[in-house]
Amino acid sequence: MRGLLSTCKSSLFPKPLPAFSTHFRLKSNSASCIVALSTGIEQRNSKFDFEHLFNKCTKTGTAKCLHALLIVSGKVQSIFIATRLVNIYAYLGDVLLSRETFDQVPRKDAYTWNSMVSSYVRNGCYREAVNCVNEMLLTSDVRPDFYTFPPVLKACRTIRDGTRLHCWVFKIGFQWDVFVAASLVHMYCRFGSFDIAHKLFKDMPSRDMGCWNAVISGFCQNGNANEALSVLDDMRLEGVDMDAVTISSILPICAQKHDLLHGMLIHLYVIKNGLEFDVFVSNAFINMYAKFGKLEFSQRIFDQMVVRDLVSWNSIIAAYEQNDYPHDALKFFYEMQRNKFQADLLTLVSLASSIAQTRDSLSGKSIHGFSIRRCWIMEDAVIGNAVVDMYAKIGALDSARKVFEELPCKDTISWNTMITGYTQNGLADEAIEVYRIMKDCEDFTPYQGTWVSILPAYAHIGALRDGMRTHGQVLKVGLDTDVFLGTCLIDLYGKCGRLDDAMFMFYEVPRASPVPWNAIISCHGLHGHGETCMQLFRDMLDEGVKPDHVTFLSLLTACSHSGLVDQGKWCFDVMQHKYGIKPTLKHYGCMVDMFGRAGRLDVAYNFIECMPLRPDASVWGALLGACRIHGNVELGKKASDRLFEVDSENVGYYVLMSNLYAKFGRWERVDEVRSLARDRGLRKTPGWSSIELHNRIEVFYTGNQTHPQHEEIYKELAILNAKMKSLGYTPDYNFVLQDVEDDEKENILTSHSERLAIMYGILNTPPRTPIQIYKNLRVCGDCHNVTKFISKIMEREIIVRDSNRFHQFKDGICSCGDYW
DNA sequence: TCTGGTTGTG
Repeated sequence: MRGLLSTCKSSLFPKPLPAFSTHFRLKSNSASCIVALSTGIEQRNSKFDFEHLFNKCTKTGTAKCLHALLIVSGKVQSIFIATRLVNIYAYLGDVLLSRETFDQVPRKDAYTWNSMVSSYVRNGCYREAVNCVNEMLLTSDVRPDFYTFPPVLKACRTIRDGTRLHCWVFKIGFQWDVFVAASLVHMYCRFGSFDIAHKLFKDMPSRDMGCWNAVISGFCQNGNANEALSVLDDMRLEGVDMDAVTISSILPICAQKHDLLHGMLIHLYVIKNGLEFDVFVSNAFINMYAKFGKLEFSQRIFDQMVVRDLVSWNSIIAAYEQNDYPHDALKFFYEMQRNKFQADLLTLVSLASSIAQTRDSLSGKSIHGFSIRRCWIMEDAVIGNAVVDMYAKIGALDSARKVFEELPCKDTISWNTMITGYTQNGLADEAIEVYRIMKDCEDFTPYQGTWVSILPAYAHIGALRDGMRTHGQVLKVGLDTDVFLGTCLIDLYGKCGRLDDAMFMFYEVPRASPVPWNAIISCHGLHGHGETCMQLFRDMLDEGVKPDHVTFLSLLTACSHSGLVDQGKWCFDVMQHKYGIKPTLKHYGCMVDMFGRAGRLDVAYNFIECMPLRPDASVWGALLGACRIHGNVELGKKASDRLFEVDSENVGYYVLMSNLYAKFGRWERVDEVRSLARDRGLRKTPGWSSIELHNRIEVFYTGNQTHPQHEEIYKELAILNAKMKSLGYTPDYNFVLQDVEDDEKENILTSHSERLAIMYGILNTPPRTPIQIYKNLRVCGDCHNVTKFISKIMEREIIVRDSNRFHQFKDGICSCGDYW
């Protein structure tokens, strides 16, 4: 074969191309293919005969063989055959070889030029396609024909540059060719230039199915659902029936408009008209039903498909992933591989999101590696963003940040993903830092999604002023009724102690979905207003809003914090029997917490024993927390033993257990628990409190002695201590976890971070100004008591938000009624 | 050799 090639001296290839010598290391089956091809060439003469041979070239190597044989036999001199080779290389994805072959054709005709243009378009080289047409129009004397413009207009809509070509079309007089006109209309729809599209469409002398579909799909793909539906109505009024193309265009609109009924009616139409075997239609139905959460329908359609393509597999994988069944999504991925389908970029995006849900870090790394090997992460922001999100959800924030930093094509969503990643892992400072960097970048402007990412970070650390500034920006662009932003703002104001503002926001946003209801219920729960939560729940039902599992989580938490045990039990019952929501471990945790706080430790314990799910750390942790409050060492020991079986890494639980022992002065046990934690390499999270003053957030750690005002703060606290004692305060040493003398215990209590922050606030604000602080852990019982005294003595309203809830102190009384 | 169709991240 090499000999054959080296003797080849055709006008197409004056000397053998290097590609030939490298690619002609043939395998034995390829060799037999060559023999078959060469025999075929000898026997064939008409261009129809050659089509059969061309169709056999499904691999680049085989195409090159055929190419070489055509050169040798001299048949490549035919323009038709040479041009057909341009097409074959295009079909095989080798646009460079396609161009090389094109350049070698001595007398190009319109078919040759059109084939080259199509080759570029087929391979995504849109700019090159437009340049190629310009080259044809300006440098050759070949006149474009009806085939020239449709593919290049397809390229134009992607690079958003089609006016010049439209002028050419007009000049040459192809404006009213059905294909060309449809392509133009579709292009203008995609540009959002609806007026031009409408005018062109209206002026068309004749409209075929393709024209109607071009305009409908153009509107659909531009996200303009109403226009698309209105054209669809016109089409049906003119007595034109929908075909498979119309249906696969319109189905995504049904999902977008939350119109399941319309989607199902179309399904009936499809069955009636025998269109259900169209792969595009089936795929579109899988996607639509998945978006409505109707997985069983998606699955049924997938099962009934006779022919499935890659999109079908991607769709069913995404369907399970989007409906929170990551393991099923992965199952379908393996199934897809068994069916010999190669994963593409979109498969990987769904897989990354599935792995994010399963939190399997090993699989996460392999997904990341795969996307690097295929260079997808270098070329596409979506897969990069999915990987950043995946690492963040797994909790590997360093990896997430590294991938984010190295993303060559970042978009706004990349930034939002990184910010959300930090926020959801409780790293508000890092989130705010990334947000700041983003604002400094000229290429990116924060908008809805970014604010949705950053507002929870502000809420988390109680940065009300920054949050309000963001609210201002939201108002400025008129997004204040956006349900996502509105919910974030409800959460922000609620968590910053501004319940009135939270309620104001709540009444501003659309309330048809349970999400804003959940936010406002949860805010009231945080403040211990359990009865208000129950009232809001009744209002929600009156307005016909269907509660979801988060609604019940918020309600149960609220009941737990307010001691509303009976209402909590009612909610738990209604959730399952009226709304068919299966309780998750979180719901069980809330119930245990509720019984436990109310002192019904035995009920809580029995409740755990009867759970149908295996209790996790949060469930046992709730029981342990209750044992700590009510001083039940025996049950506490039982809970902590079970707790450390399921989670031995969370330092908070060791602290809880050692607190419980310390309360009873069982110091040897305290040491035991502490050394256990130490042996496992765990460190107690240092307690800190923050306060926002004059646009600055000051952070105080327990025992802080480095603050510029620390001497003054401690001096004032000592004076205050004396005043409190005269009003009946006795320090509760139960909250001191060290076995030291009483004097020292008192000093330890006085240096708790929340007191330092409160005193700093008092010293630096005018009298009667309310003080608001945030504490990263739970406020201890003694500090709670002391804050009541401070609010009375200093005549200040003091709002303390800790990791658990809100405490509002006024005139020596706490809003929680000391139930917390 | 051509148009109009389905799947993606926060």
